[in-house]
Amino acid sequence: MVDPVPRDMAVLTIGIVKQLTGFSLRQIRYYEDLDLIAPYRTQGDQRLYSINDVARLLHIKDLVDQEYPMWQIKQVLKPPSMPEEPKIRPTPSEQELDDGQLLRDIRGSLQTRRNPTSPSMIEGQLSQFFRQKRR
DNA sequence: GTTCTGACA
DNA sequence: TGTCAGTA
Repeated sequence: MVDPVPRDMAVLTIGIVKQLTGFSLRQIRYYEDLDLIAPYRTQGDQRLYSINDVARLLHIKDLVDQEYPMWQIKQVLKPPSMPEEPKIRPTPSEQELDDGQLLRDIRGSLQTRRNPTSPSMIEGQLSQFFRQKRR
């Protein structure tokens, strides 16, 4: 990391996040209810997610895919942003991700999932996002 | 067209 | 969790 990349800058709509994570809109909102994520809200009450949120969702995705019960997932990703030391460690990847890993993670989830929509579109947006941040 | 909330199955 | 409704 060269400069302080504002990965916490909310710029992604729920639609993008949906494609990025593979979660349904229903699930994304549900996890918000569980306080697993706290997207920014625009005047029109529209949710805007940050790269951090996506990383968080991706983390949840891992756990969900591994069929971890919600109560356990909630314990791992308790507060929307405070990295509190979890009592249990379901996955070995609880540490923070650097930009490189994050991007790989996101791309990986896209390639693995093969979204019927257009992954290239999202990747383009992501690339652009990171490009702007680094400049 | 996209997203939001609430609600029902 | 999916989906439908009525909005913004």
